[in-house]
Amino acid sequence: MEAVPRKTTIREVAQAASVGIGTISRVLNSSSQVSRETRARVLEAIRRLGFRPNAQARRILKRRAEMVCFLLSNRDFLHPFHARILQGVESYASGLKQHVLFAALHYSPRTPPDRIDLPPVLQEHGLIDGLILAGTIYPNLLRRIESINMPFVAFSNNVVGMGDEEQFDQVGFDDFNGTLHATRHLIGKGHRHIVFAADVSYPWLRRRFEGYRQAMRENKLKHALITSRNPQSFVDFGQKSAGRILSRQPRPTAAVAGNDEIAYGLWRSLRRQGVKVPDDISLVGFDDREEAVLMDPPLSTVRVDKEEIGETCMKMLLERLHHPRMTFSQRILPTEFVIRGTVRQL
Amino acid sequence: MEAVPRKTTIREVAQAASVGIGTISRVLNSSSQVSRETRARVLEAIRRLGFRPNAQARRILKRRAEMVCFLLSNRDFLHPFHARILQGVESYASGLKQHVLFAALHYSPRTPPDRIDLPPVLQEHGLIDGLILAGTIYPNLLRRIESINMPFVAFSNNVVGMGDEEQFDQVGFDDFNGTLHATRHLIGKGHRHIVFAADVSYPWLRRRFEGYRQAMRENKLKHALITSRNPQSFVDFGQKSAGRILSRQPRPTAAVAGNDEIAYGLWRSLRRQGVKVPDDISLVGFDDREEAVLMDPPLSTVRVDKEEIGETCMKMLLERLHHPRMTFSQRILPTEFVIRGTVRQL
DNA sequence: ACAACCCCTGGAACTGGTTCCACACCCTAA
DNA sequence: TTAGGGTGTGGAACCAGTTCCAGGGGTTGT
Repeated sequence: MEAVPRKTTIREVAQAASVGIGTISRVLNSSSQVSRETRARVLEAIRRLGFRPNAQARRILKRRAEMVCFLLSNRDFLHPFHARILQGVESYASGLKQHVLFAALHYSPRTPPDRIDLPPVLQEHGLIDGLILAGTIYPNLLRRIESINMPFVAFSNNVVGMGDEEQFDQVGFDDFNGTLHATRHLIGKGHRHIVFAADVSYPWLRRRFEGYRQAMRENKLKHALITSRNPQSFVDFGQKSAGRILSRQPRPTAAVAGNDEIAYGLWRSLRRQGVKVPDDISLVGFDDREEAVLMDPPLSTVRVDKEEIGETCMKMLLERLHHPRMTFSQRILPTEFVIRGTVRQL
Repeated sequence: MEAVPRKTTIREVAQAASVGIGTISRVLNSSSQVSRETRARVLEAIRRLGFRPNAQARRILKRRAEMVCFLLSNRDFLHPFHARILQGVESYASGLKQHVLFAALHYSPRTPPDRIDLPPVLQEHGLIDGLILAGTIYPNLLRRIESINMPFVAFSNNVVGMGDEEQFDQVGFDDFNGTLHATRHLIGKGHRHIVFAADVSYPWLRRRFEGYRQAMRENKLKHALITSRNPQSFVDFGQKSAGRILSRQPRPTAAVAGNDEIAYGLWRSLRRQGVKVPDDISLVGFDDREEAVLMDPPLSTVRVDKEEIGETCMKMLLERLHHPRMTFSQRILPTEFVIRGTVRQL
């Protein structure tokens, strides 16, 4: 590897400005104790030499990397949903001169904590100050992260198999109230036979189901859960659910899908069978993905502000870094029901 | 800010293992010259003390950050397309123990280079070794990057307004041959009246148009370019183009869309007007976005391997870092036409 | 006139690794 | 027996910043 050309150092700048090295450092950190003329002379020398301070050297003394890692686990692709969270993290971070590292991790839920092979960033130390966990999070991963004493905040909606006694910083959004409001909206439009389609073995879909059930119960309506066997994907799950919905007696007038992908699969399969949305059956989704507006008619769904999730994660992580002993906190961000074109007044 | 607890250092490990600090360093860097017993003693001490070397300290000596930045410019959101490129970069990088920083930048094409406000990562020095540029790239940005002597590789498909004399490392995919093959496929299926829909003021769409035109010319067919006024988005562009296509005499039997979003807009608008794809009109797209398979019927399109682009960018950047004086290189990755359901045999 | 104080400033010491030189030690060959 | 070579090891010097302490010089108070 060729030698990297040496860059200007603080000592050269000190020489050029005829001051001591301490003074340069004081100017750089804008600590007050520098006279106006000296500061001007130093700044001029910095400009003339094109000096840019070496970040590593500062970090080693400050014991702060000013960098956090966004760790996406068990996703074979950076979905728009998580991509937006990442952008929320980055935009908030860069405003505070913090940097964001992106890393991916694949592990099995059953791999014991000490066997989980962490990405290179987490093997060294001093590289990052903290971690934002996104993607599917199983207890073993948390154990592993805790074992290296790395402060972290988790995006909690995709946390799986965690007991209530688990304590860590987390940010999530309100699954329960999301479907609660969506379902109330349907009921308000005169719907009585409403089904819910999702695989409720996922904790977050289970919470959405509970929100739906709550709305049904408070209106003394019967709830019905639609599932399907061996789906290839959420879209496929939706497609396979369509038949099951149509075969119910009496035929439901509306369906609440566990997420937008299921809603999409449902919509597509219904349309193929000549069932019109929303004329024959109303449909609502959850997540407000990019594709929701592209559907025809555009999907009424529960909006989640993904940038805000990212921003909140970053904010919480910084608080944790400033106050390591602070008690753990949990933030649930509100959701919003977005009315588009897939719900009909009965 | 609370003090960060001091971590174990190499000197403490040396003490614990009763060896010199140099030996610890040699063990860490697995440079051969250490006897088996000493190495074992050192490793044991490392394990016992839970020692993890400080990354910053090494970097300062090595003059290598082992970190690159993926800079996304002028995108208000990390699109799946670029998200995949990022993942390609990350997966290749992490295999080589390199880290990837994510940063976003917004600038106007007309902002003079010295006025472009670079993200924090690029203001310090020593933080990253190089840069991967994605998003829309105007000459002024390149000028700015060059002014801070930061090695970079650009994802070149979205480069705008660059003269041929511009020299820099770039990775892109083959717009021209992509549509050339797609159009040939249509012609092979018996189509003669084929239109191309896109705003060719974008250089990459212009190249795709040229590919289409080449295929038409070599078959002595007349080409036709469809554009639309003041589109809100590519999807909208497609929607607005549908009418213009249908009003042509004779009516085209196939359309090549500049990208999948235009294809989607076209498809949606055609379907609303009762024109069936592919029965009444065949359609091909470009990019193979996630949504392409979700369309009904799934869209035949030109596939671009986004992960491979990311991987190649990273590979090329590392070469540049190893050989700073190497002449600039340009890689054009091949595309592949994916046959799905939107092309009909005439 | 001298002490007390504040404002600036210089530079040694430090951070936690890597590098390199000196040297101890052992083995082999002359 | 001694020179020569290779292997293994210790630790000083170094990297490029920050921190902190010691002082210089001016101003004010007595």
